Amino acid sequence: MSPFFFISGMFEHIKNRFPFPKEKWRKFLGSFERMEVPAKTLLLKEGEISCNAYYLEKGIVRAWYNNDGKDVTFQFFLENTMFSSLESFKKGLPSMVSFETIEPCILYRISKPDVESFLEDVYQNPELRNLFMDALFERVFDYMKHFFSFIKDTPQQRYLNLTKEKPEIIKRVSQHYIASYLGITTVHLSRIKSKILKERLE
Amino acid sequence: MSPFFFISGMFEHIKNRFPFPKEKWRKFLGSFERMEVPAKTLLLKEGEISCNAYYLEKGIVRAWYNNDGKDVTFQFFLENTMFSSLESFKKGLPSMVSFETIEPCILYRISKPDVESFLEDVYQNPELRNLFMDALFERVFDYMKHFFSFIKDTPQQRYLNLTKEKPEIIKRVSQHYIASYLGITTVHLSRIKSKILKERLE
DNA sequence: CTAAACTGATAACAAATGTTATCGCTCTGC
DNA sequence: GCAGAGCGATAACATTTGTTATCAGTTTAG
Repeated sequence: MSPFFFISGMFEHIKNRFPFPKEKWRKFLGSFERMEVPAKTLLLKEGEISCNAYYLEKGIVRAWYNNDGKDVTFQFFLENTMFSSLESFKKGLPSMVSFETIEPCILYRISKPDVESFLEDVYQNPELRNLFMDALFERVFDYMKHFFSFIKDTPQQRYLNLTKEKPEIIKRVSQHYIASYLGITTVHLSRIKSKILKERLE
Repeated sequence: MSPFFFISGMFEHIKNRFPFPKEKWRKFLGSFERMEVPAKTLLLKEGEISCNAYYLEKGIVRAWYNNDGKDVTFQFFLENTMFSSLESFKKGLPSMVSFETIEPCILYRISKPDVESFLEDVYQNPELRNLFMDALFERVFDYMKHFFSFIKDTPQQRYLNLTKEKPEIIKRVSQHYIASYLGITTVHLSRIKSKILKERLE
């Protein structure tokens, strides 16, 4: 989650809508490096310092951390989103989390200095700045909602929410990643699915 | 959680450190209205639109929402923090959550227009703007960490974390609020406490 | 001061979830 | 095509957590 993660999916939207000087857009877009990588590629390893943010054009990436030897997935990134290890990227600290491709991916990588110089320009433009701030707030709201769902919903409800809100993930991601994302075991997820099936047949 | 919630506790710090024009500080500080209220005062009710942010000088406030008739506390505010129903305050939407005092409180209330005009000035000053942005990111990191703890920790570990990180809350807040904050029942919290006691005696 | 409300502990039982193991099925590398 | 790995379903059993009820100590309203 780089600062750019906050404008996830708004990338083209912003580019088309705002009267940002063309040379600046060209310079910014030119600072991305295209990458094609296979599935299960580790983009950032826990403990490393994140020097890059990524834009995901094609494929799926997951963010995970190690919990007493157990691999806990806490976020998925689908097409047209930006991500990086936000805290590591922003503060230059070792990352607490790892990033790994789930499918073969097409990525665009941008370095921290290039992001920072672009952000300086963003701040100078009140319209862009407000858009960026709004996106940042949206990110906070998202975390709050996701967090609320963990407090108030049962694993079954969380699974149903996920099928509604991000059906792509259910289709394309294997069950053990989804189970750890939901905070349960694969066995329990399997039980939930069969329970839901039975209820629908009745 | 108003935008000012993000500079929680940094209020005096900012005021003393930054060369913000004195008239602007005076105008800003003058726009706060002092309030003294008893315990169990509802400051904002679910469904209302939040027009104010608060600075808490003395006492404890909790944020909670209604989940199928059950009162779920998800955040506590201690002395020297700012809070409001962030999403409602920022977007002018009905609040999903309520705010209530737990102890008798001394509060300072500020209206949305006053906050907004102050923020415009903040954005003009690069130092203040960066400070504000950093605080906003810190808020995101906080939510992430709190969220991680729900995925990876057992209720007992979450309770132990809370005793370490916010011992004031354990001391001053009654058990049913703490239990709902931890995502468990009061009975289970009681069991956890007696289990920890036994382990320490062995 | 007193009755009622509130709080926290505990017990007995019920429901949810985890652990371990087994069994097909599919995919992948060779 | 085949062997082995990976995946998802399921069963049996263990552990955790919730539900309901009771009780004693404390606080609060009148």
